[in-house]
Amino acid sequence: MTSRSAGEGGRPRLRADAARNRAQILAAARTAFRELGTAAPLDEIARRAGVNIATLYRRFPDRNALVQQVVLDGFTLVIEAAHDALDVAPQDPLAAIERFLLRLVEERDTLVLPLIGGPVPTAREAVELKSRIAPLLEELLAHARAGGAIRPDATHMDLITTAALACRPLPYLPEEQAAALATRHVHIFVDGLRPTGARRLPPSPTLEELSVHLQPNRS
Amino acid sequence: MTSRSAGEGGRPRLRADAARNRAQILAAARTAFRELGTAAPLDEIARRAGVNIATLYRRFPDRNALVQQVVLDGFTLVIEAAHDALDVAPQDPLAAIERFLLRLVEERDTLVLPLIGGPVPTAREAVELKSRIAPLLEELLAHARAGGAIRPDATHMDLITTAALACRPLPYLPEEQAAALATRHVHIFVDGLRPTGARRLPPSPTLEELSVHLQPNRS
Amino acid sequence: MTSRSAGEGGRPRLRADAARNRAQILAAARTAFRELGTAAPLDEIARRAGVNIATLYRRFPDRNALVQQVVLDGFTLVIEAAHDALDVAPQDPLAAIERFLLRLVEERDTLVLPLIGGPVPTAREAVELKSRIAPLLEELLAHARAGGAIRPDATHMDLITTAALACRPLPYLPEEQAAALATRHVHIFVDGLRPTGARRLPPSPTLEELSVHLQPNRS
Amino acid sequence: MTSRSAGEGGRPRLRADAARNRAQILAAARTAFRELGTAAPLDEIARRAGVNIATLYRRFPDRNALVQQVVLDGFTLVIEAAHDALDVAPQDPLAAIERFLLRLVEERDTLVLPLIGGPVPTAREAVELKSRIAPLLEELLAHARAGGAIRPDATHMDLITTAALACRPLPYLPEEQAAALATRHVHIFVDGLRPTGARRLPPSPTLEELSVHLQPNRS
DNA sequence: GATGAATGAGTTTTCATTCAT
DNA sequence: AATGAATGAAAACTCATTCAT
Repeated sequence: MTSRSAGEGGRPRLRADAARNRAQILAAARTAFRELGTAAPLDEIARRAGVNIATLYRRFPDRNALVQQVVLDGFTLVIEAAHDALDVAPQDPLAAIERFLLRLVEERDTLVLPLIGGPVPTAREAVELKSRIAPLLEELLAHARAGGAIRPDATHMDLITTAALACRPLPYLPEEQAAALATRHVHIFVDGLRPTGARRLPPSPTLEELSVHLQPNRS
Repeated sequence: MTSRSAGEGGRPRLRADAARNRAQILAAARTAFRELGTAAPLDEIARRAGVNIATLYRRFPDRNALVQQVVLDGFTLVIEAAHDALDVAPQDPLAAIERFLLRLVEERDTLVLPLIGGPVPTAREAVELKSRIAPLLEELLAHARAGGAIRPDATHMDLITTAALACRPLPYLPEEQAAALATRHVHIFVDGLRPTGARRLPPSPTLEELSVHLQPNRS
Repeated sequence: MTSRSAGEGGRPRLRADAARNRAQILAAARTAFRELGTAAPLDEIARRAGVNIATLYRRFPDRNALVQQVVLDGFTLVIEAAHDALDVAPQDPLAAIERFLLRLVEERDTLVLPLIGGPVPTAREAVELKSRIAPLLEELLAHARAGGAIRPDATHMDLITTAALACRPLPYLPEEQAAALATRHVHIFVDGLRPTGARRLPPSPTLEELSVHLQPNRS
Repeated sequence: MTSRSAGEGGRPRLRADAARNRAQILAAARTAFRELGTAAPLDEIARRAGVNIATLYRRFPDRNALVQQVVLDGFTLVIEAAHDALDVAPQDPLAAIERFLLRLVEERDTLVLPLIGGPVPTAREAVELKSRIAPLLEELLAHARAGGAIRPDATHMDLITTAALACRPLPYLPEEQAAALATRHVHIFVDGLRPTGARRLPPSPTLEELSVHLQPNRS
């Protein structure tokens, strides 16, 4: 998930052990964020990763750097899943949508932080990735609409919402059971996307229209 | 939500000012839990409630006592919503189910901690309330199944999962927008519950079968 | 121990229940001081006494008032024991000394705070009582010296030291066993007081010469 | 007192500065425990040691760890003193006993927590050390009994009791004066150990027979 | 006279962060 | 590049004290 190719990102290639440490830190961070939220103690993350806290700081200068990388890895996954779905969309567009959602549910431990309602991406790379998501999903929906496989009022936001909700960690439930429940939920939801007999939906904002708070809201 | 009648619970009735403080603490805790998770600083909760931290400790001897009361209030709400839905189930059982889910989305600020995947209820009272939920929801589904208004393979777990997911806080999103998205999501989901053309669902555990961890899982 | 006669002390006689509370508070304080030191939490003392903390404050305006009363009760006991010993001193002066020491060991739960090395008495009453102790003990020793029953270099300070040490609480030992060990210790010590074959003692200060610190020493 | 040799204890050798801090913390703890009891504020101990409170916590994860090390250092001292005394026991066994007791009185600031009646040793190392004490003292007494230098009914418990009592801190008395009084007390006690004219002692438990409470007793 | 309640000021404990090795 | 160590600052929790009932 965390591409570390030297040329592109501009960061120097890491020594092998350093790269391993970095990957372990990110894995530990994802687990910790899922269980304890993004405020999870950094030394706890270091401990789970089996590295010293100072090593974590060397790789990620502050908590936000770590959070942003997790966000970015999540976006990368979503885009990959969307591309995969698009590949099969021509054959069965509704199945493609379901495939997209279930792929995310399967890899929900990478999607710890929700697409919406999660930390706002600030890293240039993450912002760029995020902006690609809505068009991809609209493309996916276009296939389905064209074939009349889907109710016309469903939007990319509904897919994003569903991905965000179905992948939310349920910290006190074993991963396996949480995934099973989320899978059933997605099944029913996708059935609800079919056009037959569907009731009118209330209006939906687009991803861009969503106002996001830089701080968790204090409503 | 938090009924403090003297006779039943066994706790002595609180003085009026103390009862007010207690309610404010719980309200502040719900908000803080939604924004920051159940690890939210207790002194922040006290500050929001406008009481001294020691007052919070007098009412709730530790963080878990507070969490448990929030859990319990959530269960109480779910049961109320289920009863309300049952009242209208004879007329339109599918509408009753939607009414149940939307009522919870509306009062999502009381349902901060999810029915499943949230802190395990340990207080006797909470355990008892929780055990009443599944039967009520099955009763609700029975109405719908009897009228053929619903696919036969949907279970109370699907309603619980949906309630849990649709009410999860999306901390960086304004409440209003989060509620709008959740509402759309519930609409589509409920449409997916209709029997026509529904595909087979994978098997579902019951609420009782769910294994829960006393600690957030370390999968 | 705590005489509450109205006339003498100047304090108004207490209502019966108040007097009972006062006695319970003092008993609880002695136990708590023995186990936890004089810094024992006042609300813990109140709890053990079965009264509300505010009731404790009504009787004893601050911690020192409580400590001073315990000190005073200790002095009262020492004086009583000395008088008792003097009564039998003419017959067997060494036995009288031993009787004095063993009486204190027996009532060590009243002598929680040591004669020396304990909180400095500040209440007028306590200061006055304390000043009576050395003369009484010297009188006791005089009997013994006169009969040649005791080494001539032993002083009242040796008795006070022994009383102080032998009554020190040993918090992790059951009272009974602590008393048994202290009793043996006193036996041997008193045997050491006999004149035959005794070696020279290093010089001793008098009770008055002892410099005491108002704060526990920071040597 | 606190030997930190790497090989034996199993703990990795500390960096030089860390070892210095550790020693200062222990010294400060002993002083504080003597003056304020084992409930002395840990931040006060850190302040006296000249280190940050978090440094104290890094070395000693909780109060008990600190208490246990002080207990252990006390046992180490007692064993050293007993060995020293055994060295000279053949020449003058009674003098050797006195030397043992006076050595402890001299180093009473290391023996802050009493051998008996103090916190129960739980650390494996401390338990082991403690079990060596009684045999050493019996050996010491054996010399004296063999030479008829001592009453036959005195046991190792009497030495332990005396060491425990004579070293108890007398917080409101300057160290020097407390030591002077304790020294005299030991003198007389040792004279009481001589066989001539000694009266019968009441029975004594052994160190092993002593029942100890894991909590300070609530008699 | 007694108590439930509240609070300000500690004390304990944890955490983020930096530094020296 | 990695780690042991240290620390300031925050958060958890306790305690002494006062007030209103």
